[in-house]
Amino acid sequence: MTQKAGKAAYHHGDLRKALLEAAERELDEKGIEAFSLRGVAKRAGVSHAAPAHHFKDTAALLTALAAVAAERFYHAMKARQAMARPDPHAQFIASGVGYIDFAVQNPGLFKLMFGSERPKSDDPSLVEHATNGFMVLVKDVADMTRRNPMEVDEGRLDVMAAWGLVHGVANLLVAGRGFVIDALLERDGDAALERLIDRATPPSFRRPSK
Amino acid sequence: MTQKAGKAAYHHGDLRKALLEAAERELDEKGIEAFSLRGVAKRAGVSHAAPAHHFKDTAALLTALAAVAAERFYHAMKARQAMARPDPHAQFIASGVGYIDFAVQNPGLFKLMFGSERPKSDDPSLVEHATNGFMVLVKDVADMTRRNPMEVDEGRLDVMAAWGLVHGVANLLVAGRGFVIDALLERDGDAALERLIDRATPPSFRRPSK
DNA sequence: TGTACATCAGTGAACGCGCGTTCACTGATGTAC
DNA sequence: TGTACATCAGTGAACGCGCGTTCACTGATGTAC
Repeated sequence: MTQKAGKAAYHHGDLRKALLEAAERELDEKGIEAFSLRGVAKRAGVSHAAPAHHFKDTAALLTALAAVAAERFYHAMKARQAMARPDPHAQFIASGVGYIDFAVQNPGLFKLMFGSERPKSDDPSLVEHATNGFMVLVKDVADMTRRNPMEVDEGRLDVMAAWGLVHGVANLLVAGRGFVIDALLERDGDAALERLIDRATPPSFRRPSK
Repeated sequence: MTQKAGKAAYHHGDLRKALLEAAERELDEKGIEAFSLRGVAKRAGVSHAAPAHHFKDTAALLTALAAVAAERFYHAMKARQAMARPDPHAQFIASGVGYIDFAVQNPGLFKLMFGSERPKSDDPSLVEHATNGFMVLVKDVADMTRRNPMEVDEGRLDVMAAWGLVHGVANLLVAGRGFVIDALLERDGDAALERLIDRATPPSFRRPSK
């Protein structure tokens, strides 16, 4: 565990963590379609057989990375909300901006979470963090509409509308289809995303049912 | 060109078309990540070297398929609109349902168009059909807001909101994240999507600026 | 209609490549005494 | 503190595989006369 600083150690110190970081870079730069375990090992500066000591196989590495991504994704949304006004609509906008911004800042992780079937989607850690993220949006809708949206048809439509909006914008930006608002983002940054979500908010989120 | 029916012909007849159809099946069943040209040839019932006579390489095949997909995608939206009431909001809902339904019915093609970097995105045919599809949404927003949305910031936000909504819902359904409304879709079919888009329509689409 | 011949659209073998994974190994580290 | 030894975490060679692509070939088709 104690690694001599400045000396190339035979043992790495924390190769597991280094492999996850290397895998993230690999995803961002080569994309899921061209992702390879040997490429990850190369980025981490170890032989291509080294990862086997930390991950059973490639799917296990990608699953662990997806779980880390889901956790960071959740915290990115919560961090935005912590800095925003506490009223329900501002909280919704904050988590939405966090959702989209996370995707733009971490395109590889975002595509891994939502666009790939390689991570094992039933991994307990992945499920836990993904559920946390989903519940942020559900709570946003619940607070805006003052009911549990998952209990009624209209509420479910509201959740899907909220999720679809932020997920769609995130996907379009990540996929290089953001030309419609690229200039606005360039000029105004996150404020443009806030205006976008504000403008796109449907009436049912503003006029809560009794 | 004239192929004897019932007899295994040495020449295929229209292998190019058959390869595109086989590639679509390959995409739907194996996904982009596992797509292979040899798999396509096998599905089409020809040797793995045969495609080279019709497509320069794998990217060329995928590009041609993406162009076909974009054209069908456009026509799916237009067909929905032709059956809907002519008022702007009904037209928007119709094209949105067409967008989402196309994705659900053709997940492989949808992912190819929006989630892959393998098709050459500057292919003239692909660009043409993709632009046609985009313009449907722009026209929807233009008709609802009674202005050219691409000329003002707010209009661009409106276009992104409209596109993001339908694109996000489509993506979530295709990615197997549709659990929020799966039961509704099962019960009501496309009508559930109509209600979703109707409910998610922001005020700016209903109260056109002067 | 018949024949010679060019062209087209397939076949199947072969190539080199990068991949994931396995394996025997070895250097580094941690621990018992 | 020193030593023996077990365990851990790397290395590098090797495996078999499926891939895209190339190549010489050949059967089928179309055309000129």
